[in-house]
Amino acid sequence: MSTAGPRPRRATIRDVALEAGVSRGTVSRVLNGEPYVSAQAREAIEKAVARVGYVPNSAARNLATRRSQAIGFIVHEPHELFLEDPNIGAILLGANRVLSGSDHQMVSLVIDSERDSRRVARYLSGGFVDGAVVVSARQDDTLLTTISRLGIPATLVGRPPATSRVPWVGIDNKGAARAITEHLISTGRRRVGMIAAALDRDSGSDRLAGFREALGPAFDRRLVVENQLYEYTAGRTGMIELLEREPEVDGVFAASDAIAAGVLDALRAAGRRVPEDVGVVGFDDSSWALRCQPLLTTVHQPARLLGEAAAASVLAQLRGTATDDPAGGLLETHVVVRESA
Amino acid sequence: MSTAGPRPRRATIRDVALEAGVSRGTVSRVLNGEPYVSAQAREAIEKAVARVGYVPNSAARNLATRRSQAIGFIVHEPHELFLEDPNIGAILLGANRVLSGSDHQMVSLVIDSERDSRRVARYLSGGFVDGAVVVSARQDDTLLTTISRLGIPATLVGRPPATSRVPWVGIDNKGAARAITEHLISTGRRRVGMIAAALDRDSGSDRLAGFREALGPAFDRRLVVENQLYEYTAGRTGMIELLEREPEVDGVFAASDAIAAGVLDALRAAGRRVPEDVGVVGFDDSSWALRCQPLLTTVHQPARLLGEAAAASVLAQLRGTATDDPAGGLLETHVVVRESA
DNA sequence: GGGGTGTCTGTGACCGTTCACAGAGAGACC
DNA sequence: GGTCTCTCTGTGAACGGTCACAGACACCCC
Repeated sequence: MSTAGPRPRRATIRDVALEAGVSRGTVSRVLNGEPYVSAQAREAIEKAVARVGYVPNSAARNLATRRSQAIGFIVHEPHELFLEDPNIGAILLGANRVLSGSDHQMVSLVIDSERDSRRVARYLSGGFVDGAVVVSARQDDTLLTTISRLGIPATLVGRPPATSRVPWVGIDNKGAARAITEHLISTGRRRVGMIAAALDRDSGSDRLAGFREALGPAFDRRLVVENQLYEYTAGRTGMIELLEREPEVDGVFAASDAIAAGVLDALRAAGRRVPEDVGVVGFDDSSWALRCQPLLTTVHQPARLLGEAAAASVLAQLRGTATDDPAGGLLETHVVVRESA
Repeated sequence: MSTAGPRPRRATIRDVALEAGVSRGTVSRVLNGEPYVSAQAREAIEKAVARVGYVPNSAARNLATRRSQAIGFIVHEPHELFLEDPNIGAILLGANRVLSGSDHQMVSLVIDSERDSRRVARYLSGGFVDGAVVVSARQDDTLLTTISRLGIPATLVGRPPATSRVPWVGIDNKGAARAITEHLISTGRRRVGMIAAALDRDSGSDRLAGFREALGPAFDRRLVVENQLYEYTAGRTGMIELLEREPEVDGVFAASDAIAAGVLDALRAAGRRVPEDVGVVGFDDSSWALRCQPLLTTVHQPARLLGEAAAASVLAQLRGTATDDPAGGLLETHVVVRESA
């Protein structure tokens, strides 16, 4: 039985005041870095804080200020993908970095079912978070309407539906997809296909649009295999399907690196050499790209920066210093040429 | 400027009491499921809660009860690995499941530097968490002494140093390593090596010990390549090193699936066929195992269950219902035979 | 000297819960 | 009918901060 005895009572702001010979109010002012405190009082309080080992009680502060000092990090993906997709992880780390730097706690909320969706909505309306970063919202997401109804400061990662006025950060998926496809074509490929995914989201549909634009009249709908998710197995089965539809295919644009990894394995199993027989390009430049054999040519997406930008945007909204430009955060991408095309 | 106007005041316990025609105390009792409330009052209150849309204010509750309703999930690994290692992710999901089921918020704390270590220690002593799940603590971790000094209920994932009295859950790494090595030998391998890792942790050193035990007198220290971390690149470079030391090697035990994936790629690059020329086995049965070509023979480790068991153990300590058996949670593993050996 | 302005400090009320205590009523038992 | 127990309810005082307000003091200017 290690029921940890009666924990020692922690020092409060009153103890500090007593120790420093001032009032609670003055201590509070020092703690919050407010002006109008004499240097003498400030010094005495700082010493007292150290002496009594004072640590602020966040519950009390949150109660008094009616804030939670927490920001929700909402991911609308299956739990499994949350782990498998290094992109989401990188966005999370970036956001966490900015938030912990400004004394906010990040709370991750994964939506994987209708039930989760309600749970998160309740969480948001319960005032447990002061704001939210939303990753990979669907085009028709009810979450977005919930958020704007509650008036919770939020920033999306990825472009929201045109009707929405929620701020967002993102990349130019269409332009980047066009660029990488053009690179693929420039290596002399004639029959180019695509393993697409997540067409219900801006990233998925924009990447397909960019692919289509790059090919122009040569575009052939038959050579596009569609999938639900950006995942390895989708790449594997998708490539098998594509080879069946068009055995002559000599170039493939995979909508993500994870998909590309699956494509490479399927091609190897089918006895095709990469890049000699078939050129393959991906999207993300995540850790998958360097795990592949051959190393993957792909689009570099600054996932960590996206997370940082999104978090910074939420904080700016909280402080009321947000600019009015919702797309202020369109970050740069570039093609990274390695071995696979 | 979307500074979100004055948010509507949320309903409090007083509003519910007024609406139901009872006192605050009675409402509080119903909310906390206490006995000694008449069926009539209970019903009236439940209806009132729904009518006014009441959601409890956790800050106020935490202040009054002097609890935080939060459990720390402490990972002592580099940020990068936190993402790359599907095992940690699975443990996290398991823990999160149990915790959110009992109304606790999970707070992830990643320790990646000395500075982080201090930050986490401050966080723990600040009363921000009621308990902690600690993953992959090092044998000499100062965190463990901090925790036992503060008397915070905690449970480790993985066996702690013998001197520690902290409860833990884990698997029999040594026995499992011996079993998978024996399987490898049973496929007729003569020169068997190991790519080891994380020898400063129980999991790493126990897996090496099990390997050694299985080989008996045939054990050859030269055929063990040591690494810092359980990661893909360690497998790749480690295998290259092993082939240099012993070109005749025909069996490899990789200390994790991620390492095994690196081993497979290095072998492919060296022109060796798996399993014909070399048999390869891993450890974890994580998502890596199914991504490999050929599919990996490995030890199934119930990572998700470990997370659940650890979280449950912390909750039991909080409720004071913990059993006194610190190793009550030794979970089962088994060998999964696929294609690589 | 009177009035204004700017700096600094203390006090009481409040944030929304829980908890201990007191007390009301009902029934059981002698 | 008195006492005892059991069930149920209301009340006031915390919990540990923040915030608005009032007031003290110093200084400057007319």
